[in-house]
Amino acid sequence: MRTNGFKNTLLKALDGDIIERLRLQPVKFELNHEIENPGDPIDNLYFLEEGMASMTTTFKDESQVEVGMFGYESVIGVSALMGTKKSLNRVYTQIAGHGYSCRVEDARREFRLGGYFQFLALRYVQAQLVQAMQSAGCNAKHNFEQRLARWLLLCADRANTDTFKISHEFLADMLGGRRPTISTTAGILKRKGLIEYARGEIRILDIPGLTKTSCECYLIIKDHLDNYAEFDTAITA
Amino acid sequence: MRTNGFKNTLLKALDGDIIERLRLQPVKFELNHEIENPGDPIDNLYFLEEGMASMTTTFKDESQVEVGMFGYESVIGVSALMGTKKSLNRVYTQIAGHGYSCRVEDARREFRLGGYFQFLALRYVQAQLVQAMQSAGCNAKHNFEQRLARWLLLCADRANTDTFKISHEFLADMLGGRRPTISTTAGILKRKGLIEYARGEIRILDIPGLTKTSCECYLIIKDHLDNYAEFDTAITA
DNA sequence: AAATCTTTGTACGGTATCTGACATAACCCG
DNA sequence: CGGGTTATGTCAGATACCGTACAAAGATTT
Repeated sequence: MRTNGFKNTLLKALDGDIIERLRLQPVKFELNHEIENPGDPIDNLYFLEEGMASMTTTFKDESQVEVGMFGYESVIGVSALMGTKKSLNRVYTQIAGHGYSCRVEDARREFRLGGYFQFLALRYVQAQLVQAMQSAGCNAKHNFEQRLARWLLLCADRANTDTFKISHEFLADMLGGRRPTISTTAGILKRKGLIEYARGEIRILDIPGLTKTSCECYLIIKDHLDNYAEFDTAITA
Repeated sequence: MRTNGFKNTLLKALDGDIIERLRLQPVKFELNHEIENPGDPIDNLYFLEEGMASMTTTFKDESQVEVGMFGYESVIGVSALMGTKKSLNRVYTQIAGHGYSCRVEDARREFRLGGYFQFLALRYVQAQLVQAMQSAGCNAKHNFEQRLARWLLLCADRANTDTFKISHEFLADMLGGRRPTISTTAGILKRKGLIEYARGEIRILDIPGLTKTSCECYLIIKDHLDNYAEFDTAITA
């Protein structure tokens, strides 16, 4: 296993010459930093190394719901490689962190070469598609306890930590529910000893327990986000 | 506007030499024909010309929910171009029709050329992603009346008809609800004069009315599925 | 230390949807 | 024509979640 020091799933898998051509710039992501906003031109791709960002869709009544989560496995703005010029959804930092930016022209040039970068970028888009589809089904069929457990686990995985700062208010937005509903649901998970929290600081205590409480959607999404860069799940050239 | 006789959005936009290289075969799709099944290798792509197919995700309790809809704009199996070898979800015909099949090797070869076929295929994947994300949000926030209206409109658009055969039982599966709930909700739309139906035969009577009853998600998804092949929304090379 | 803001707990009536059951009517088949 | 199947209508009790409101406690500012 070759290693080049990157934590980002995609960057980690790339050779030095490709990395060089991408002309990456280190970036810090503050809490609540808006990475993309609907209508804005996409000028940069971002490869997260640490932290977590959410993509949300905003409805006419101002309410929003999460439709995608980004962590160390992510490439934010890949849709620019799919022929999209302008951002369609809001993307913003939920857990501060850092990563790398890449000019979209550099990424497009590398993508057009049709090599390993293209291969991985497409695999990642596919993983994002699975995430969105599974979420669509999940949101239609599973209750808040299952979905909250799923969200907390995915978040912990993406951010690679068992403790993070998210208020019930934010969680309600992510899951498309009301704050009091989240408070009661989180209270249930707390009483079961699966998590603990206070004033926005959440700690996951029992991952296997939470996984059992959550629906199958967690493992399906996790599997795709964790393994999209693996050879055995892919067409080996 | 050049025209080559195809009704499929993607095929319609391709030049004769590309069409030739894809070595298309005409295919008929019977009602309830299983086009893909989870775990099956993807051997062919399918370009629908008429009819409608649904992609569903099946949960552990055997229930299923629709996560994608395919009509004359569709390429079924594009994920094979994204590096996926095996089908992840069930895809089956809801409205009988016909189209063209294409061996996956031929499609991959053409895709690797990096020309207009690749461009359109990627644009279509992006449209599918938008559909899945918007559905995820919609399923979390909107009620059955809105979502049923959305589904009926999208279905009518995909299949290019205002009359089609779908039972309440099937609709319940698509939307992730129960059959009696659909019956009451459909009854409301009927009493409002927006649709009429009997024993699985549904007819849409008032598209603007249904659109108003539905949520904004309908037009967002429709817009992307209708226009992914347009130049102005894309990066023009 | 007081005032203010943020976060969480909780309660309560209202609504949407579930669950399961039963009835009816249309259609299909022999 | 009669019996079985499929599609729909409907109902009633249970549950999940909404919508709103208010209180309490920790954090932050003055």
